Amino acid sequence: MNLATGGKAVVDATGSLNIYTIGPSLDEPDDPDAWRRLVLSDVLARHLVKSGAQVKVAVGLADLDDRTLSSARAAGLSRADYVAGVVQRITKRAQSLRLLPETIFEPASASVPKALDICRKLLGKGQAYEKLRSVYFDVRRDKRYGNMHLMDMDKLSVGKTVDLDDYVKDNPLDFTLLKRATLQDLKLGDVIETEWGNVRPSWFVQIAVAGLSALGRVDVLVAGEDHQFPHLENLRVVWSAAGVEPKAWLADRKLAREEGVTLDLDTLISQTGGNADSQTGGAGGLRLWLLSAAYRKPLSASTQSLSMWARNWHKVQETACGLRLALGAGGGKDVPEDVAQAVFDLKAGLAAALEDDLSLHRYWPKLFTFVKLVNGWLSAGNFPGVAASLCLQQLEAADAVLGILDLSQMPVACDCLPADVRALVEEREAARKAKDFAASDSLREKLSGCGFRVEDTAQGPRVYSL
RNA sequence: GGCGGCAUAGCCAAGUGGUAAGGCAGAGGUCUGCAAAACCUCCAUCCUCCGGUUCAAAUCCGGAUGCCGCCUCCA
Repeated sequence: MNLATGGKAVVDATGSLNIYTIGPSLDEPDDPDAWRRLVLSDVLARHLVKSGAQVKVAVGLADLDDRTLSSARAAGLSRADYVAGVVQRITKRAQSLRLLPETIFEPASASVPKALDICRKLLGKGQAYEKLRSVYFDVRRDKRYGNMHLMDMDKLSVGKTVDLDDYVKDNPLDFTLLKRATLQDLKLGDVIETEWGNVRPSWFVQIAVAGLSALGRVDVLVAGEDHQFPHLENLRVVWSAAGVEPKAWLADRKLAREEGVTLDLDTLISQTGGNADSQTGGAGGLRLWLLSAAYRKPLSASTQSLSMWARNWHKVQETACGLRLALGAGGGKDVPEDVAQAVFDLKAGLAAALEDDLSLHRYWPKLFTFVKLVNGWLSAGNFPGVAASLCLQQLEAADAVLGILDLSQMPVACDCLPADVRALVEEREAARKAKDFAASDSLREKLSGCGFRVEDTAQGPRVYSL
């Protein structure tokens, strides 16, 4: 795993590990860049869980910042109401993107006293100062500030684009811990009364403190490209005041946006969403796409790229469906050697990719090779049930980490169908055999009315519930 | 202006010294009532450009060009 400080960090997966991710800004809860890193950290968490670690995952939400406040005001809601709505939306999204259900979404507003404690501590140590009713951190009082290899502090071009006279900081690099509230904040009650006046905690303090509240200790921080400087340094400083020192910092890149492509998540879901009948299939496709490229490289959001991954998702899903239906097949007790080899390669490929800096992009070719082999065997017929079972098992084991398959969209085995539906399917097969295609098509319609979709394959009809 | 990153086919993309993975799109074929798939074959003598190091470079070094992020509030 890569450390933002330069090299690789080896994370010990035998103990307990807390993973903390910077969540989307509450004025833009659907930000695909944020969801890319949430899905990445989810894969990391699932992988560590599988390796035997005790993992806690939390996502920090800054709900006291200017962006949230102005969004709430634009929506005509109180801050609390607005935040409650957005957090609910984020939780729902997390569910649809299959983040681990135990993922904690922690709003900063729940930890205001803790924020104030940390500020008092920093002031007490002389690392922070108050000026005109705001509290700032003095970066010159932290020897390590700027050591994260993110930025050469001596070469920063400070004040290049901003008039320094606008600030009351002692040093333009100093960052805000507590910001004095505006008159409007005061009117709307969006302030915290303190010994320094009416303030709001800065984004850094909010994110830092939400992490502490949710996890107690942060071991791995997952941030975005644009958080690298100064945000990571600032978080480090605040956490360090609370005695917390993350072991690894990782930052993913942003999307490479193409003009004219809508990056609204719901649109993306429908674009990566498999067939039109599928109501929920798109989330898996979206998740696959979000994981498709190396996290330290930009993710292409072009239409072509999106449809490519939609097809890829479909392919994997279809193979899982095919395997599921082949489970019942006979064909001996032994798994053919080439099948065992393919299963082994798939397993080894995933392990290698995950161990080496979560490089899932190197796993996909292995997965596609596997899918192609399996499809070949399936369409050749007489694929032994034990072999199908082994393949499906491995595919599902991989999916425990990847979370891309849609198990609710699996075909239903004939003997599991309701009797009336089963009768319709059989009737349709008979019609097809008799080449009565008008009857066959109308039965397809009828089945769709009952909530089932039929696909014909060489091995017989495949029935999906809608 | 400074710092950092990236540049591989129509598109996405792997590949850090030994002669270009994989996918999408495209072409041809098999299968096919429809629909949806699947399978087989083909598709970069070359990795932005110019120099250099080396027996050997997409890979290392120098330079050029282009794109992206940060250097400032929000945070």
